[in-house]
Amino acid sequence: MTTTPAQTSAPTDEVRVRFCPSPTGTPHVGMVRTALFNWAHARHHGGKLIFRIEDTDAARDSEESYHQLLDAMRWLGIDWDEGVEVGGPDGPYRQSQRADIYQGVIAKLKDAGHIYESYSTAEEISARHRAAGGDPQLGYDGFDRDLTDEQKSAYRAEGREPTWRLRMPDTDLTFTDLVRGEITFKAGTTPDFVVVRANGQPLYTLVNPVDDALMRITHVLRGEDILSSTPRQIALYRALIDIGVAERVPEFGHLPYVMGEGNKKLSKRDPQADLFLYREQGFVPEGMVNYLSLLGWGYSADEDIFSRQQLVERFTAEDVNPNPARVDIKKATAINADHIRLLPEADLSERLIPYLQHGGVLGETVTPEQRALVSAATPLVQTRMNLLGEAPDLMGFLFTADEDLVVQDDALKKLGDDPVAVLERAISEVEAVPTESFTAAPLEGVLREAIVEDLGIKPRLAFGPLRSAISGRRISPPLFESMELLGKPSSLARLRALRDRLATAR
RNA sequence: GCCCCCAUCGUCCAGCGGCCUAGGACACCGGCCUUUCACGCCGGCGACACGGGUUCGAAUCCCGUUGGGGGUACCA
Repeated sequence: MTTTPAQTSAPTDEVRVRFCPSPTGTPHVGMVRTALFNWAHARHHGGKLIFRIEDTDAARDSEESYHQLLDAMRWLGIDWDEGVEVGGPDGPYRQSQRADIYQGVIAKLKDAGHIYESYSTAEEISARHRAAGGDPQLGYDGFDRDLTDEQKSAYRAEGREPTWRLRMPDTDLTFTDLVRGEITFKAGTTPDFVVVRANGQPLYTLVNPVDDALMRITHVLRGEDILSSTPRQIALYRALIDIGVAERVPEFGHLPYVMGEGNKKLSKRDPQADLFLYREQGFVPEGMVNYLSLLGWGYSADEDIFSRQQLVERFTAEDVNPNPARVDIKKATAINADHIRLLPEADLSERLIPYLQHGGVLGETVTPEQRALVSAATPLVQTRMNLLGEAPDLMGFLFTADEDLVVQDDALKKLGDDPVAVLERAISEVEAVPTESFTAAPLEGVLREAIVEDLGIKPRLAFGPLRSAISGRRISPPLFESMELLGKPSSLARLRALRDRLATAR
């Protein structure tokens, strides 16, 4: 067959990678890591990322899952050049819409004799192995490879419809894996496999390489779980090259597993696998991208906090480590915390708002005053949180009406010998501070002098009762800054409230 | 069973024949700073699975053992 080079034909040295998930369930971190590495590889080499959806399994695929996939990619900033939503020269990009394309390829494969009809049932195959004294579990034995027309007619007369199998070459199959080096599968260890069901529908085994070929994919970076199906794909590629559908066999790179605790692969049910759970808890995409990159790859010998841009600058598939990686929530959280600290204040305070709303600290509509308070409080909490979801707990007291402030039991303990006296003194000092200079530094100066110097109480005990009164907590953002944000009337009201409560209890 | 992959601190990553008395990060344990908590800083604990080769020299190369994992579908 003669192929007319398409106008859109890409330069032969262009790197073209793809991400091709099945839309089943919620996005899984292992899958997202695969998307990320493909993206980083494409961007590093100035190539293209193609985003295709493998929805050939109507029973398991869902539209909801498809939208979650888009959401996940966008959240993490993994953009694609061709594919669903954006289109491209090789569409459509959902396999459910490509049936005609596959039928055309199947016809050519049949004509060229690369695939043949097979009537053997699983039972018949194992029966033959048993009869030959072999393990009945053994795979397909090539029984139908050279069926005569008479034999085929006889099967059809029984009402049997054939599957179609690819004729595997009787040679070793070797390829150089981008992450693992040279890998050889011995001749005869991969049986002829089914590419078309008896009902005429193509299987993943056919459709995946066909689309990669048609989309001119140059590098296939995918999970280690399909490493063993690579020889089948290479054999199919050769057949596709022969019939003019493929230009070449792409390079393969098999990324290590992402594991949970112990030696279990992260299962879909595992909460650690659910990308959106990380987002709900307050992971920022920068932190997530950073952490995910560390699952099988390293930025440098002594740094592991980096930006998306830095990832792109350094990432190559060849540097990916072949051994499985385990998800470590603590490390992920620590990395996220670093990225939160790296955020400009204004950016962070904007990101905090949805979490404050979710935590009930802010309502559905946020007033300009509330927004201003969030901004002002942001520097107080930036080094104190690991996850954005901690914001309501950390900042809630600033948004609570004085009369609604709950002083936690914990905050009532270890307040020193005479917290009431401390509070009394603090109240009179604070009353004397003019409203216009009600800011952290003067407040600290005045209170320190009165309580620490004058009353001779150690700072630790001197400010404990005030902290409890102001924040309701034993642990809180810095005291004087908090008082400044609350303002004079509110600060005084809270100090008085705790004084009264403790005095009554005495 | 057969085929394939993997093997450095508890975990992740660095190391790709001499720079290694093995480096960084998280976690953990001390300490400093300090109005609490964090941040930051200083220090500590802690690994080349085992056995053979090759080499002047091996965490690095080869073989084997052991231990993990995956595949062996008319799923993807």
